Amino acid sequence: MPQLNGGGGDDLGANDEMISFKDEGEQEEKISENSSAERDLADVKSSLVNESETNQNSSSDSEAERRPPPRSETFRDKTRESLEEAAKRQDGGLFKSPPYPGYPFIMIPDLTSPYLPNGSLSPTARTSNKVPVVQHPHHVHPLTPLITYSNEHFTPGNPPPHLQTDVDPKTGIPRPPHPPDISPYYPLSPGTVGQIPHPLGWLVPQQGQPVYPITTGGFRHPYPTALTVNASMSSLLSSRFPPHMVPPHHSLHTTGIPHPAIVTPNVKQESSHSDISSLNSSKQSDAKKEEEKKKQVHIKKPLNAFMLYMKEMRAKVVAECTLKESAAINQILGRRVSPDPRRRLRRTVWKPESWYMFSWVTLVHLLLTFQWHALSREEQAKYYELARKERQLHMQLYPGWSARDNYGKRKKRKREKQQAESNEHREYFPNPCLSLPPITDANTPKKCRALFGLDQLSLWCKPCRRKKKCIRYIQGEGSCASPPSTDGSLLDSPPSSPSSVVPSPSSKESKPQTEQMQPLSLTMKPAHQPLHHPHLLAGPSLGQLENSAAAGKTPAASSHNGALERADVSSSRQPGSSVASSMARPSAALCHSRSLHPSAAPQPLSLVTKSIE
DNA sequence: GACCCTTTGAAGAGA
DNA sequence: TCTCTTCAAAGGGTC
Repeated sequence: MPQLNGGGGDDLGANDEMISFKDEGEQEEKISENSSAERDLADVKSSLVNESETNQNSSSDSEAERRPPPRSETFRDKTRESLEEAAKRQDGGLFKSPPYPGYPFIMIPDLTSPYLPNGSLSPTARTSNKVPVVQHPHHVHPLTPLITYSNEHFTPGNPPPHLQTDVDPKTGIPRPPHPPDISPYYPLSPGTVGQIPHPLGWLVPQQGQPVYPITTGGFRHPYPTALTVNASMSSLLSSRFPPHMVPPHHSLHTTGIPHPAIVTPNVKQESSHSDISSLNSSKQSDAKKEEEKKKQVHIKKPLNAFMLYMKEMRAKVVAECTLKESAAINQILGRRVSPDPRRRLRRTVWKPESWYMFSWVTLVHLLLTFQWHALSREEQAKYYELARKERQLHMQLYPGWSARDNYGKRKKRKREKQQAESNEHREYFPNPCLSLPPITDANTPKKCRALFGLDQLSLWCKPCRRKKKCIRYIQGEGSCASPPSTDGSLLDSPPSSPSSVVPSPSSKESKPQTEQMQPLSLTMKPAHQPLHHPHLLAGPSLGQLENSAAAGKTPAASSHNGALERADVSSSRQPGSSVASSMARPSAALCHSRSLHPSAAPQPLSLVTKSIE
């Protein structure tokens, strides 16, 4: 494992205390060894669903009665302990701090750094670039002293008014507040602004208002339900289905009532404003349009628990930082800390675009605060219950509807199939160069055009599609081509884990690439103003990467590629910065030399997406 | 403008 | 029964 010299005091920041943010793969390695814990988690989750199914109309009190004795630990606790154990095995005791759920290795920055917005640097403090921040979860909240750290994206010292600090009594970890009766983040159409009904208004028949108004938009219509929900539930439902459209819960209509899930290709979630404007048009034309729309009606799938959670929390995450990319936000919200290996193997493939830049404080805070898997049992149960009700209502409204009806309405992702095929090939023709696609025939390299033909253009590597030099052909010539980024090509598969270079004592066998460390990682953002603080980064096994590179273990270390040059533009030739690059993109560091630009120093204070391409 | 990314969960299809 | 695939939301990014 990482050649972390915890007390060496070398120029790589050996004094730095690292937190081992285990990636899924290694977590799963641990998990596989502790299958009982995994099963326990799975049982907990399934029991949540079961509870939701069985307790559909029960009050919270009765739920509490039927619920098994309170578990001594929440998901967060289990996650943390799981990661902690994995880290112990992995680092052989080098790591003194238990890991946090999330991501491979986070270097604790020197909070006194002058490069930090709130840093007040003392000269002596510089000798130790990082301070141990993460403590045992049972102790003081590790972020407590750091929470005042702020940057342009994250201002924990000034929690937004919507997010009150709610400290988990068990872990001392701030928890997001329970959904308010009215979430300020639920999208309100312009026409509905200022018309926010009482959150429980839908439970009470509203006089003078059509119970099932039919708007021209064809959705945002009443969502009949006989189910009882609490205030949080009602707020969630209201988010999806405006309260004034949610009928009294004793009024169950099952026929002919449009559902919010109904979407026509041309109109989406129209507001009441559009309703008003539609009144200006003639009735006849409206009738014709509606008929046309009915023909194009698209009944969407009901949202599952996680989708409901995401829908609610996304806005809060956005409020916490300036990150707006849904992909990144979704990672924060949903990345598994203790994933089911089978699920992750087939679906979690980290793209190079996933290397978002986070300040580590921001990342840790967001993970601890918003991660789905860090929710307590009760909190998750709430969303499972809501999702169950959604499905129930959906079934009542559209008895004949099948999820299959929507198949094919989105373009099928051929890339996944290509990826799978590529992986199969890789087993037979492993490519030594990072995660390059398989050399289908190493002895007779062919360009994509010759290999796949014009009719299979989608299988071509990206350079070929752009009429540039074929990377596969380059491979055939024996060089290690630069990865052309995504599109089912080179970097789609997670890069090699550092453990593949320096085998971990606990790693008994090579793991598939998808199980290797390639998480959401802390890296740096190129900035005009140099920020020579190498320890604001997080990433995998920096010392390991550095050592392997120094030992000449890096394959194809001399090959350059523009993508990596751009990706590493945040690096400098300073050891720390090059480390940063390695940490940020371990696989790249393993296979490619760094193009270092002294003028392009990292700026770790923003969340951006790196486009490798 | 279509599609991708990214997440979990539900559901359908096929082996 | 198990595995795989697709689709739900979301908005910036890519082509």
